[in-house]
Amino acid sequence: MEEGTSNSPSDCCSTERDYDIHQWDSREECEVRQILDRIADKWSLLVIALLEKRTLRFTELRKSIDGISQRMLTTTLRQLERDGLIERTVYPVVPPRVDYALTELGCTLHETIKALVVWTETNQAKIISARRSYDERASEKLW
Amino acid sequence: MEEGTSNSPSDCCSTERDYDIHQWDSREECEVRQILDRIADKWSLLVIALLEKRTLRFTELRKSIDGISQRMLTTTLRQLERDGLIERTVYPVVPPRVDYALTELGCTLHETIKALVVWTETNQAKIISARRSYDERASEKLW
DNA sequence: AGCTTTGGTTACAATAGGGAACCGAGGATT
DNA sequence: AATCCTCGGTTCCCTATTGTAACCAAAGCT
Repeated sequence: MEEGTSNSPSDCCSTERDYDIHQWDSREECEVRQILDRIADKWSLLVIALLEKRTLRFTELRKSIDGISQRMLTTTLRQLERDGLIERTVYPVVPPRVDYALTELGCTLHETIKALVVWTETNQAKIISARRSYDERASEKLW
Repeated sequence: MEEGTSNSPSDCCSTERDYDIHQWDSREECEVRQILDRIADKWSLLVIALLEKRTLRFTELRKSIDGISQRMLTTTLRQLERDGLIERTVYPVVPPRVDYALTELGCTLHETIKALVVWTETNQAKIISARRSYDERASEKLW
């Protein structure tokens, strides 16, 4: 028996468009969840953001995303290709040359990713100070 | 010696705002990368999206996000709290009651997250068909 | 007295990710 | 002509993150 689950809604947000929340219920059935999982991967985000500028080769991507391993870059690129977000072009030359470019679908996704990155850049100071004060409060309580 | 890295830029995208890409170079130094990593976590996204509707209790969140473990929900909520995106309110009653709500900062983030979710819902059919054709092509080549 | 409920924590198993070495094909170097 | 180099991977192995399950406290209900 639930004693009052209908609490005061957070009043700083306006619920403009009512996109389905209960859709995320089932892990296997919900395709939106699956696709979000892929997009919400840190490497995918970076790759898409980089490819918006121009077509890049494998090694160019690897240099631009410091910290990514060759294996993870390969995996990420394959997944993005499978999802139709990027296009892989192989030139049968030696040494091999492989170009990666955003597809049209990938470009539309990039628009929203860009918003995310811009948000992060805009609000990073707030987040950093929030972390600092949280850590301070935590260490006070510990005492 | 690079033989022509200045390729034809992907012409389906317009480079409106020139947000820095080389910032992502160094893993430790770049705070934007760190913050993006947190946001681009699948559980965080879902929690923020759910909390936009209204304040929720721990168990309500757990029920809404099918597949999340109690441990991961706790971890995710703590991280979001530390980043100043959600607010945790404990009522000293028995059984315990803990409410989670988006902060104002969290609400601004939600705007862009919503765009991402809407994009996913809009384009899921395209992605699913892209995956299907990719898998078909892959199995052909395997033969 | 014992079971239930909420919101966790802890210990342990599974899985995903990172590091480094290797590979293949041909062109350049010695 | 044997070796080295480049690019774009793949493979193996080990660590780090995630998931699973069990446990906990504290009061209420039966």
